Amino acid sequence: MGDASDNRPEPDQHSSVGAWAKRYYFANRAMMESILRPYGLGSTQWFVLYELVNTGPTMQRDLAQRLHLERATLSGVVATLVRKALVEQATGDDQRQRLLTITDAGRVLWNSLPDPVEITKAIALDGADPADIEIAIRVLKSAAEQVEGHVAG
Amino acid sequence: MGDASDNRPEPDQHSSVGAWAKRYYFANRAMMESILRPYGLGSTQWFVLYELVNTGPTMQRDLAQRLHLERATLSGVVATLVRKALVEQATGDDQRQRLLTITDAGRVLWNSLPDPVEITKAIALDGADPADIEIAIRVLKSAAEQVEGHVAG
DNA sequence: CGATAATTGTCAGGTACCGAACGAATTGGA
DNA sequence: TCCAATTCGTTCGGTACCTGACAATTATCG
Repeated sequence: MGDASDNRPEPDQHSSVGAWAKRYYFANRAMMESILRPYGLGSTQWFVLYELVNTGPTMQRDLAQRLHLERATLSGVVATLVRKALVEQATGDDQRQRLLTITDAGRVLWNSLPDPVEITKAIALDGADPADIEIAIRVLKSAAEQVEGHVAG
Repeated sequence: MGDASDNRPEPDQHSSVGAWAKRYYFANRAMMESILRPYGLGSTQWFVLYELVNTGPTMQRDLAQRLHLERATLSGVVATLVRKALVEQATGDDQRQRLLTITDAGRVLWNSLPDPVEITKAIALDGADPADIEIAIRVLKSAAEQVEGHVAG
């Protein structure tokens, strides 16, 4: 098994908010993907279906904004979903834009799916003080926004 | 430009610790990479050099553990660094293992590099209450470990 | 109206991560 | 001693993210 005696003093970045945010993000994603693997879905693919189910047909550019993805990134995810026949990508009045709609097959699959976000969250935050969670969210939100502002600014 | 009136109630996952951890992680990485791009380095490549500079020659398997990367992932990163002649990958007594050492060229490059972690951290945590940061780290650490524990079972 | 600017999606190329499977080397046990 | 189990690195296939460049379309303004 694992050696539990990992108390060597690690360098600075290994004990920072950034390092733990990264580690939590990957742990989270790994668990979500292990839950979704039997259904042949990736985590971001799941988020796209979630939006289409709960918001209805959506313009691709709006979806990118909602999910905080670049156009190029979403383009690939959507292509995968279309190839699997779970999502339909239609052209509307404005011939540049694409309207995304979940297909019947997509809805059937969706209804058979567990909610990987809820499952993972329940495990992750089990025993955590709600007030601490609030503080953690505040710190992360402010940190993310300050860094994002610097790149765009 | 952007409409600043984005206060529509977003679904649960968009206001969770997980969502903000993800967003902070990517903002962080984007900034680190924009700092390192002029030097032709990626963020994980930088972490490898950091370890080799501050810890000295290291077995590849130990480095993987320290950086929390899978063997397969590190293998690719190391191959890139070797191709750039920044790192040397040598075989030792145990012919299965590889000893990694930074090259002279690697050290020269390293000495010309800014520290992207410090720069980004300074921006991210500017104005944050140190006590809140401690709490955020505690929450993230516990969340990451609980999720990791569940995958490993 | 027509040239120019902005928007939208896609592609190409790059980074970073994973799991599964493989081969070579080493270790351990019968 | 010798074979099975383990370790270590790599390769392969897949996901998710980015930037930069491009074509097509639509909007804007002289």
